[in-house]
Amino acid sequence: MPAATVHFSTKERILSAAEDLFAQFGFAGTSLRQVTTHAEVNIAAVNYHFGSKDNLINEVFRRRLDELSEKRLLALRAALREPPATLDAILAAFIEPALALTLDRHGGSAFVRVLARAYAEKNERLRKFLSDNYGHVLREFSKAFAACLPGVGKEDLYWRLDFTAGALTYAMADFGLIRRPAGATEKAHCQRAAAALIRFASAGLRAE
Amino acid sequence: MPAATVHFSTKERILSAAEDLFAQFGFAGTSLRQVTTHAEVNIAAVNYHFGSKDNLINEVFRRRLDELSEKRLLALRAALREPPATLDAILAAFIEPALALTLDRHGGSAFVRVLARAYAEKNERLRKFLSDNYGHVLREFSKAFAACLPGVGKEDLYWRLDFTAGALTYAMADFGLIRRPAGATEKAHCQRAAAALIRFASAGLRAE
DNA sequence: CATAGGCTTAAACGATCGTTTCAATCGGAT
DNA sequence: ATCCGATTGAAACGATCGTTTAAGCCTATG
Repeated sequence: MPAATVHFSTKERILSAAEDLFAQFGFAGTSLRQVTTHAEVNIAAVNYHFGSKDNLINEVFRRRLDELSEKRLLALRAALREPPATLDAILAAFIEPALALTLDRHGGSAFVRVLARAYAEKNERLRKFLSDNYGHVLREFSKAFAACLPGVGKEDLYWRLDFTAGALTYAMADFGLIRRPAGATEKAHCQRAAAALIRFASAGLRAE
Repeated sequence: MPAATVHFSTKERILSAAEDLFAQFGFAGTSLRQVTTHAEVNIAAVNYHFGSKDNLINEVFRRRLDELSEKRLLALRAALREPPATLDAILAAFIEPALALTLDRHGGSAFVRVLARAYAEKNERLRKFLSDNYGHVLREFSKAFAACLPGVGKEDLYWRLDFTAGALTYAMADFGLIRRPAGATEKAHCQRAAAALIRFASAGLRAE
């Protein structure tokens, strides 16, 4: 190994390879042998470090979501600290940390697509893991949105947050991959997409 | 077999079972043995009638999308025939035929979730099949939307249609399964969700 | 009744799956 | 230098995957 090469542990190499492949082929569509080949580690290393494929999937989420959730909550609380908290500021608190993830040069860009997959999955085990560990983030945002939109009924608000999440998830899973103008940097393109999404969702949430 | 039992062909039974299971477990996550067990047919029947698993996936889409696409285009052209064509009318032309599918008592409700899966998939084979066979529908709708939203720039319009598609896809995949009030019929619930979605997307598309 | 063709069946194919085993190897503390 | 726990390696486990085979069934036609 060249002296200048940064050392990545076997565990991290497996997580990164799994993240990339899950984004591309899905959880069931990715074999552990594909993962270990990509990571250049032995197949047995997966079960040694993670116990099982199911747990590897969990850890792929945990690695990113721990940081993402904290960033989102910090941004939300900062926005709420200096009233009046605008709808756009709350949306930005939710969207921009995710955006930052896609711009991180050390992976991360594949993870938003893994998140989109999780959305489509009906896998009960995975849903429970996500709900148990990160449900409180969505709950805190929901309360902030509700306070910001007093004119919207409770039922309508739930639906609109669902629509917003769908728009966000799908858009994040695709941008950076599609329709980036040849002249634009990835960073500029993503920031403009985030701005467009905030405008779209903000108007949709305030509808009527 | 009881005389009163309606006869469903082996082909149709396989398609329905595959649709249900694909919605639940995904394409890679569903085995042909699960499908044929559910359909109560022999495993070899899949390759006899469909040739391969890949082709079975295509046919699951074709069975529903042929009818869905035609209904959407008929509704769109009807809306355009009597100007001024409102944005809401165009959205309704796109959304309501899909809604009708989820209300069809002969299956169909699982298919919208299969569609959501296809959205998340990066499977090139599947994407090409869908683009080749049903891309013209989206193109015709895009033109109608553009004519309706002269104030929105081309780039913004593309993004907003993307957001709309995301909201629609994920919302459709979920409603009917989640948060339906105990007293409401499935039909009433879906119709209210569709109305909410049209209001949300309409406001988002017209933002600023 | 005999025949042909569409369809179904049980059984098996080789490939690949997630997981396990156990010996070899490594680095750090004694 | 020696030991020990942590990690890696090659190989194999039984199970299940998509697909194929070849024989049998059923029905319509002559």
